[in-house]
Amino acid sequence: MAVTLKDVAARAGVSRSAVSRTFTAGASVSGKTRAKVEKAAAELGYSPNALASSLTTGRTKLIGLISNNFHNPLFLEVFDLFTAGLQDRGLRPLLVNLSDETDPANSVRMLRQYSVDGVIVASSTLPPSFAEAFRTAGVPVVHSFGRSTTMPYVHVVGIDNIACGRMAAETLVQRGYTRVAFLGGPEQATSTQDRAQGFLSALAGHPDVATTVSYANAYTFEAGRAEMERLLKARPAEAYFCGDDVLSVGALSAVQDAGLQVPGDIGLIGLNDMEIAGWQNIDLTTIRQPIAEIIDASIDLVIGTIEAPDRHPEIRQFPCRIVERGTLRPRL
Amino acid sequence: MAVTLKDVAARAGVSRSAVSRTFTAGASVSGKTRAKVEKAAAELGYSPNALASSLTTGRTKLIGLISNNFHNPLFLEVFDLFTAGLQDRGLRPLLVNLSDETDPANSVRMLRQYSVDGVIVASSTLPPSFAEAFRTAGVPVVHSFGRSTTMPYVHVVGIDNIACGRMAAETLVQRGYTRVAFLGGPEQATSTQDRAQGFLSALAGHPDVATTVSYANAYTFEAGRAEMERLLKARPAEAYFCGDDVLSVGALSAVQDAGLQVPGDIGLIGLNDMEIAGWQNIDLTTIRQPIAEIIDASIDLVIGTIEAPDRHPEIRQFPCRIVERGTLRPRL
DNA sequence: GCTGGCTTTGCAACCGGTTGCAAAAATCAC
DNA sequence: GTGATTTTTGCAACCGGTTGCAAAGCCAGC
Repeated sequence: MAVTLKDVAARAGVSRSAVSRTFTAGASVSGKTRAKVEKAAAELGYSPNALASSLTTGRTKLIGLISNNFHNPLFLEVFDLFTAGLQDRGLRPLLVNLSDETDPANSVRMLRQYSVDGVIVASSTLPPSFAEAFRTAGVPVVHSFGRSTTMPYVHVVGIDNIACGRMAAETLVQRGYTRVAFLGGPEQATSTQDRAQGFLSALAGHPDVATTVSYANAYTFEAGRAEMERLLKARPAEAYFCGDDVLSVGALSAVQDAGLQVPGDIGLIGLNDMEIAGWQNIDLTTIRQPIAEIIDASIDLVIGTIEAPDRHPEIRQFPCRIVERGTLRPRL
Repeated sequence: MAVTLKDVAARAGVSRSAVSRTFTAGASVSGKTRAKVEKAAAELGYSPNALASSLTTGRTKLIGLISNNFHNPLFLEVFDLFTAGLQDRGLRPLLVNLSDETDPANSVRMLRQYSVDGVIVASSTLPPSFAEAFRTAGVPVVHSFGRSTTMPYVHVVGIDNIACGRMAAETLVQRGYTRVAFLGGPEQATSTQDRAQGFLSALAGHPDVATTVSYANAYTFEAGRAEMERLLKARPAEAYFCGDDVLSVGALSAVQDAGLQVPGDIGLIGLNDMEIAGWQNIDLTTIRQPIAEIIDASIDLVIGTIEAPDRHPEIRQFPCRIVERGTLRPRL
């Protein structure tokens, strides 16, 4: 069925090596044989078997792309950018859905069976140890949207969650809110912890501003809505910094259903700037994560590590900025 | 670095074949050697190289998953289900992002280089010819969310768009609307054409109901909003059947911004039932596509075709149902 | 025409597995 | 214990490529 190197060689009247060489960049072939081979290849519709060649070259150009965020609309954008970015660089994403599984061992084994050249872990909720299991197994790995630790064992690309928390706090203070709150995602998620820490530390400098903290039990619409419904039963804060945009929209929905005005009665600020945050009937003020830059850097880093496996683990953090929309009252 | 068959064989004191056989189901190995091999493999941390074995077996267990819908939130659910479903069956998705590219030739070549066992084209906007190029190249293929033609050349799994159009029309009539409209996606998309056809043909039986048709220029929020803004300038219809949910939310946003009530002044019904359609601050009445069933059937079909390549092309259409929410007035 | 240096070419071994075949070992019936 | 039968095992060839090496071909210079 499939046409192989040997077929082309036979048809072109040259050796198999000659054919192989015409298809590998920088190999020594004369113009004459190259022409013969290319002609034969075209006639036969030959294209080299990437997997077979990977056996000897040790490179598959396959990159494992692992995620457990298949319910956050931001991740549709993330997959778009990752797949497009990898393709542009001649790499292919092998997608791994980790929705249930959390033990890295299985993923490591599976991706090694497929000899991926590298792995990108795209998740803000997986623990650092997940990506580290790949490093330990000798597979180049980058953790995107991960938490930065002081002594990283793997590359981490993302945002400075502490700084984001601080930025949110300062924004709320600037807007004149005096009773503010952090409405986080699951308390055990590392990103949540960092955001809370930044938020609270910035507010420590404003003793006149009352601060409360609570947590939704997942980064979902329903969890955000449920937590906000609960909060509204007592005396709510004037403004909330929510763990992410999806949570924010859930909270927004609860506030609106309670007959309160946003931002008149209650202000909200999210984090991520997913596409639908800009839809006019959502119109969420939020902190933008520069996902294109994060993804670009992640890809560059995984490629760099494939080429230089001993490369030192690196942390790359990208600055975030406020995207002003309609859920926070304007600056005083 | 990597531990191979040979290493395990040496350590276990058996031949390479013995090792190979212990790892292939249904091969003939005695309990004694199997034990020796498994012990050695465990000690060495061996796991077989799937790509190397694919060379002789002709199976990679790789499935190309091609899509151009990286901006429709429904597709996050689609990717989730596809990747999980493929994984459950021991297959791995090789994701191809077709956002710009539309010539199938490149995709065909690329996926053949990686010797994928089969291909799933997940798109409601790609033409049938796209999937057909794979069939012609001898690669098992299924077109999910595709249009069903009378004489299919490839497997197609999806919904009956004509029936959906009809269902939308009948629902609007039942609710007592007398001036209804179809607000489609791009006119050249085959799914749009079918939905329009079903909608109009059902209304042909109701001469008392006035019908109009218009098209947004993409399946996006902005396009839906822009088109609805345009429609609102003249005398709008009482209810709209929108091409899909994203379009619907765009239209909804325009209606609300014009100070009109939904469903009091204008009714809306979408198609897809993406997750966020159920969010209370969107609360879109829509026609549900049973995507889990579609995806399950697609995977089964591609596996079936891998096992029996000459299998006759098949059409599988799944019934849709109305999901009642808040954008259509209740039945009279 | 001969020599020397550089380029091109084919051979053959190898990458990490699988598998048909025949020999060896184990099992069974008597 | 013997012979027949079945199971297990290793050899060697193969899957579709790549690559080190040495032989062959080419060209220039004298």
